[in-house]
Amino acid sequence: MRASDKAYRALLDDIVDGTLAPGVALAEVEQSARLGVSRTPLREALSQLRKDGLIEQQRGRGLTVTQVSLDDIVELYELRQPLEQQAAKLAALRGDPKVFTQLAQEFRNANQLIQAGDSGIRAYYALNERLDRAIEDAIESPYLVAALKSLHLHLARIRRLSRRDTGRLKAAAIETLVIIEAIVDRNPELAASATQVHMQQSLRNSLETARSLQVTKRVA
Amino acid sequence: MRASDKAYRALLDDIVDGTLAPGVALAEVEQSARLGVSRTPLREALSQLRKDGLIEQQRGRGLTVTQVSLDDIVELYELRQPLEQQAAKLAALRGDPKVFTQLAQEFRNANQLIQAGDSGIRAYYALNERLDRAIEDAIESPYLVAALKSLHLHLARIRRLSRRDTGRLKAAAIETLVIIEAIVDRNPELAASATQVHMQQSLRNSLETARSLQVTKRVA
DNA sequence: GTTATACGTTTTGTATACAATAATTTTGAC
DNA sequence: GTCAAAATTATTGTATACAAAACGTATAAC
Repeated sequence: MRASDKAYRALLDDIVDGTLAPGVALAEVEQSARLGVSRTPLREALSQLRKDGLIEQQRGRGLTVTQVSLDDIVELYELRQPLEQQAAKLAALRGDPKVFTQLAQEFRNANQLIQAGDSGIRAYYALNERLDRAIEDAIESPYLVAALKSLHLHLARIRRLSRRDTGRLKAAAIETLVIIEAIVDRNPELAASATQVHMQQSLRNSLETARSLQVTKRVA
Repeated sequence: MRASDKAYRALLDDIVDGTLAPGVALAEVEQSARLGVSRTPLREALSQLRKDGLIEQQRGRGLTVTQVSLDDIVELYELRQPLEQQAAKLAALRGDPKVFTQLAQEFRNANQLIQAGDSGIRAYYALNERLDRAIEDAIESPYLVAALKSLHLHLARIRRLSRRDTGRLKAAAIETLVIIEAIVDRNPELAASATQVHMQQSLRNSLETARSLQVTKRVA
């Protein structure tokens, strides 16, 4: 594996999981020392992360991890809504029903996972990722898939801002199941509507829990 | 201006305008010599372009300019449709009617531009770009804007595959005018529908003219 | 003639040295 | 003490040298 890829992955993980918190400055020598690569591949990694929108040139402080505010949640969903709706539509048109029948079955058992403590929750998140992967495979639309991948990067990051309560997760599982069943039935319109519902509920929950966690609005 | 930015811009322009045709291999020493920068900033530019999806690692031939096929046109519109629809909706919700009233007026006079030969056509394209910019400003949604910018990069590239006939341009101007008027009237639903219409017509035209220009389907 | 392997060549990937720019501190004037 | 300007320091940007990998070719074995 190339050193630049290694650095990119490491930094990406650190940013997504909060090890490198929003606002933290990334000095080149410091990070290259920490990650055990020289400045050249590190810089390549940094320039990628800037394209991803995860770090930005902060006048006076060099590159810093971008902030995530309540406004970001709203703005991210303004992209997420149309993208996921389109993805669901195309998956309903083109997906292999067998694949999604299997996923539907797993989502019907999601409650057990959600109640099974931390490892169960992790398994539930992994299941969601498999669904995302299946949808991406199904739609066969590279431009849309690229946009979705970038979106999911940011979503993973804001997920840390929202309280994970089992009640919401169970409700989300049911909403997701409706989407999957629409895909199995090859019903694009229903898949789109179900996605719309899921988006709306997720956004509402994210905002509420983020607010309760004292996530601030953006500051000028 | 940084050498890496300069290289990025130059390569981007060359790829979008076809100077660097699809399939062309980009060797580092060759390009760094051509652009008058050293390999380090050139590599940074190349890695950005790879993220943009404009070049790709071709097994055996290094980095090459990505192909654009008929399939790409369809796939690009599968992303364009939802993005532009959402953008139109948000612009209708949040745009300054004064700005769009002015643009509407200019689009009403578009026929004169379209008939005025090459420089007129260029002016018409510039007008379209100002509209895109106005919409981006209006929506105030950075994630969506970023996705739109990336989209428009690829659109500019496939535009070269479609014959530019004045008949289609006039029709497109009228379709666009409907969208702008919906924004002025703060009517998001109408803006979305008008966008949908415009997308459908543009796609149809792109495919037809591309086919007539012998643009090939993707090959395995 | 075909395949495999080893050698040479080219090209990419990484480290480091150097240059330029930006930030900070120090010093001096008021 | 405060402000400004200069000098010092740190940090980023670029070039280049070196290492590693990939590619092509030639040669030998079958």
